[in-house]
Amino acid sequence: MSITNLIASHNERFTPTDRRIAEAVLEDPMLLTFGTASAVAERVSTSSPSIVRFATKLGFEGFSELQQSVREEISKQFTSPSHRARQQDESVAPVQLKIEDAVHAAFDALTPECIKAMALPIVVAKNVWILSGETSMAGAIALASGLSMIRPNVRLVQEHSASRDLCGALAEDVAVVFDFSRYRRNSVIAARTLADLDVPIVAITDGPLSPLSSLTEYRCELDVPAVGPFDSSVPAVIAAELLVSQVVTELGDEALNRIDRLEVFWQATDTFLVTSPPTKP
Amino acid sequence: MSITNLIASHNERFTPTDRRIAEAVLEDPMLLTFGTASAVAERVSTSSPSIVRFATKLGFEGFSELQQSVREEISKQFTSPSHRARQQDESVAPVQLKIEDAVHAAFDALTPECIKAMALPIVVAKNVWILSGETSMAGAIALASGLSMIRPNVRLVQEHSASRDLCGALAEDVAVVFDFSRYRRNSVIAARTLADLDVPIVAITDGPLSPLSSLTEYRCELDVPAVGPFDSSVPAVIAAELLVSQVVTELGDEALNRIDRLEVFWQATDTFLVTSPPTKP
DNA sequence: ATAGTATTGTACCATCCGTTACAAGAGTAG
DNA sequence: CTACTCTTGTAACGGATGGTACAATACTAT
Repeated sequence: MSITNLIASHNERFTPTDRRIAEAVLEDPMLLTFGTASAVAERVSTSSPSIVRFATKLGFEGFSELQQSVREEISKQFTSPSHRARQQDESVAPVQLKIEDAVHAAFDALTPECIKAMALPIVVAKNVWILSGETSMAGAIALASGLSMIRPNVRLVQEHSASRDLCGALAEDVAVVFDFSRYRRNSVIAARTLADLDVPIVAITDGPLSPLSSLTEYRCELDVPAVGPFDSSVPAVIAAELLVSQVVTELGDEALNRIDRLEVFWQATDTFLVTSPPTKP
Repeated sequence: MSITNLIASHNERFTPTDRRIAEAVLEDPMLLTFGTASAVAERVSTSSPSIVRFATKLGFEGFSELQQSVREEISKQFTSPSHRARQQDESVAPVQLKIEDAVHAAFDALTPECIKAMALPIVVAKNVWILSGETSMAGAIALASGLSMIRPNVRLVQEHSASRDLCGALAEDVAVVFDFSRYRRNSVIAARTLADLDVPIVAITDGPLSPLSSLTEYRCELDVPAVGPFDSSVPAVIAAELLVSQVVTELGDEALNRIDRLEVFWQATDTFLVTSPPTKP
């Protein structure tokens, strides 16, 4: 059993110090492999006995035995051919390259100006309506989730209730539409209808040929790579997150206050499990 | 200069014992890396001072310094580039770099073995229940969307109806849980309850310290970068998409048939706007 | 408020390590 | 054979390490 799994299986019996030790050890495995117990202790600002106790809690006789276990683990990885294979084997990763390329391309397309332009109508809108096709649903969710934390009146429009929801949309609002390549009829028609009603449209889509592109100048054009038989929604998610980030910047205190109030609710309703202490020094 | 080269360049000034030491050290590098001077001495049937002299002859101050040199050599090979980048780049890196780093790190973590291991219970499961926290919702959506196209009985569990949905979960099913850093109480407790009911758990989370990690060995550990005030869901989405891709591979024709039937429905209901020519060869 | 528990740090000890000083031995030239 | 050098092992030392006992502290529940 690897040291990582071992830590995972014991992490519920950890004291706060144990947790700090675990974090440090996982972050820098060499510390445990080569260092002394005192060195680990100093790294996490605690005493060596705590390190020893940590080791015993993991089922070892003491620190030495834990260290030996880690060393054996490393030894095996080092003598086995799989490590060397992983080291220099860039061939079995076409998907990785495609996605990383797409991510890079997305940032090329999402220039600060582009993001600012798209953020503008969202900042001033009374209501934000978010529409999405299938492959870009993850992006829509990311946007809806992020935006609704920093401003009111953000609605993710579900397909089955689109008309009911959207019939209230006005020119002071904004509609953010995600859709790619095989454009979903519903999304596009809804967007077109909204545009006809003078509702500003922000389009996250895939090129000038998209039916969404003709509806608005607030848009970005992304390439979507294929992962297996389906299209990746990673670029859409990135666009959504950058957009949220920009809107936060422009809303300023208004957004921050809302986050604060949200935090109060989270605390009051005990939404989160453990508020682990921030690891920043 | 590597230790091998160092030995080669000094091999003319070696005494017979030095030569034996050199042979042993080259044959089993771990001996020098982890062992003590006495251990090396015993291995070559000599005394520890000879080991020290060997080290000094190589230009080091003593055995300790030689060993440290070897350890540093190993450390460099072992620390992944993304990890190293993170190590020395704790400043306010631009969002692009942070996300690109995170994407790279995600692929480091999501090894083929890891993906295969996580896909396995999903392939054989009767029902797939997908749970998620807030920041990882986009990943959950991506998974739910992708999986439901290639196999039946995939349900995204909404928070307000979690208990109602999950009370039907059985040991033949699988629960895929997304959650990160500030773990949502609901998700974690639901996952724990399912685990107690012997429902296999697949966890997409952020490290061995996650409360989800102790529930299952089918899991991956991702780093989530911050974008503005919130955490990015890009790594979670990548994990979801790779997972879908792997399940497609393992289901084989079963998945492809379902995609075909889905396509028939799409055609019949005129779901898409322009039937652009399919890009599949 | 208080008793009890859990957690963490301090002080100390036995051990082992690397190093060094020194002596014993091997080989060699005269 | 002798004197010299080179090589190697033994013995001892200073230092640092991991481990343990114990006390102080924080926290919890009654």
